Amino acid sequence: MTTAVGGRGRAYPDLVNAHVLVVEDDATVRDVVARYLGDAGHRVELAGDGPSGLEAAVRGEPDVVVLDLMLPGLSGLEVCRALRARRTNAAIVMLTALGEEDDRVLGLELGADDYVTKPFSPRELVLRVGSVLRRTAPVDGPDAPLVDGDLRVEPAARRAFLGAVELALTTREFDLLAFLLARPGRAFTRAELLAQVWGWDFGDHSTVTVHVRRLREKIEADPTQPRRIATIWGTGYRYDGAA
Amino acid sequence: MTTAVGGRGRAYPDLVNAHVLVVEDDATVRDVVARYLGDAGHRVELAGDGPSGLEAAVRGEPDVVVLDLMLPGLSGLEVCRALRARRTNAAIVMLTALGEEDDRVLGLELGADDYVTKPFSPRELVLRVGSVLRRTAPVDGPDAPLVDGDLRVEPAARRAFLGAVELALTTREFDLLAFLLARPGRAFTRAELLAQVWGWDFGDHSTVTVHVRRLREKIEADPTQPRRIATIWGTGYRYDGAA
DNA sequence: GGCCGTCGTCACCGTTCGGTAAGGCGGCCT
DNA sequence: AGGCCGCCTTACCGAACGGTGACGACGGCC
Repeated sequence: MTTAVGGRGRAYPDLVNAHVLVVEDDATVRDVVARYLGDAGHRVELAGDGPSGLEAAVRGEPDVVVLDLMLPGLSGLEVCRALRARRTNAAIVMLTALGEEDDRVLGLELGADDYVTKPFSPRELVLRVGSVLRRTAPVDGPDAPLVDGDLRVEPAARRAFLGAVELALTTREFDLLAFLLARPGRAFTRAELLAQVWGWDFGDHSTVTVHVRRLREKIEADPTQPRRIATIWGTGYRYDGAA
Repeated sequence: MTTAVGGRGRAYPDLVNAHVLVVEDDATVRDVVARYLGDAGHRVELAGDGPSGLEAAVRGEPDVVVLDLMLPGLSGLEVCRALRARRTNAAIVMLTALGEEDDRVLGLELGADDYVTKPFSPRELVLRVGSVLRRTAPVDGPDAPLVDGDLRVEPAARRAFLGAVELALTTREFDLLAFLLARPGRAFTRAELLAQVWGWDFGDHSTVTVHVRRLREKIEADPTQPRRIATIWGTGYRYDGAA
């Protein structure tokens, strides 16, 4: 999917800056959704009815279409069917009202990828869009390469590179880096890291500390001034992108 | 399958008309999936339970098996194990429910190539099938010669050459080399190799170690400094091309 | 029936890895 | 400004891992 829109067809590990088309007739809902999606880092396009939504979807080749079911001119289901008939690659997230169960099932059969039931929180919609992007991302599978700036981690090969040189990471270091890099911008406590990376439910938190330090020594230009793995005082660590 | 809309893009290489076997007990899911895969250009075969799925997989030699984990008669994991034990070279995509994390990991170790978490959209599954085909299907036939530098393996003839001289490889050594050489740059655990090359899901990991060692003795200029089959500490092995 | 080749297992050894402990530093709060 | 707590840093040691050589079982072939 995602025939590269515009310039770079980002293989989004970061899952931002996707092109999202919102087709919704209620202007208030539309604007709120647009703002939230925009804040989440996506490029947003808007349409207020079925025909113009379809037109925009075909022309703009968005990554995701957020599609209201009840639309003037052309129902969401019809837009959905039309998009799939044209072999559009965009993922589709439907907005359904309570009690539209039948339409929801029909929508999924017609090729929608997910749905959100009204009334919904904008935040939930953003999450769904992110989830759909992740699931249908062009480079997918359990082993998609993780890239951040000049740092590149290849889970399938179990290799990591900083620029052109390969890093000599130990098993733990590699797993830790891959874990953090796959979830940039999110903070983890040491206990969470022990649980997720080590698979332990108990254990000395300093273990994490030491491993983070060893990692920093290998991936940070200046380990005393870490730019990638940030310390969150009193909490834990967070991977900050090159941004 | 969704051959590149409008020329460029090529979301997928033209891996259409693959033979896909769907093993799933829920008739509704099965039919929807079948229709989508069919629309995507694949030849679809269906099975509703474990035993008949296994039978169909062995008889029909599909390119991809889409395998539900929860099956009547024989679980997806057991089917997976049986397929690998028979050295089937079909790719396997598991359908797992949320919360079946353990089974998923086990499945990947047993030789599954990818998984999709329920609930999933049919479109997503089609993407995964395409992705798996791209990753696993050798561009040429399964019997195409495998070449890396001055090393040449001919699966059809079951012969291997280093430069001009033919190597005297045993059956296991040949299978192991052919397997790795067909998937250069990808890391495998010993368990995965046991599953994929030996067709076991138990057994001593040192078996792999020893065979790798024997192989190295025949294909590496200096077995103590292997350049082709790299050791990944704490993990397994990886074939590194001459590049 | 004997011989040879292959394969799986095992024990040994050198190396690497990873968790822990201890001391010093620096930020945070009062 | 001072004290305290949390983080960084270093060193160390036990455990785990992979490489190596050897052995014995099995099966095919002469």
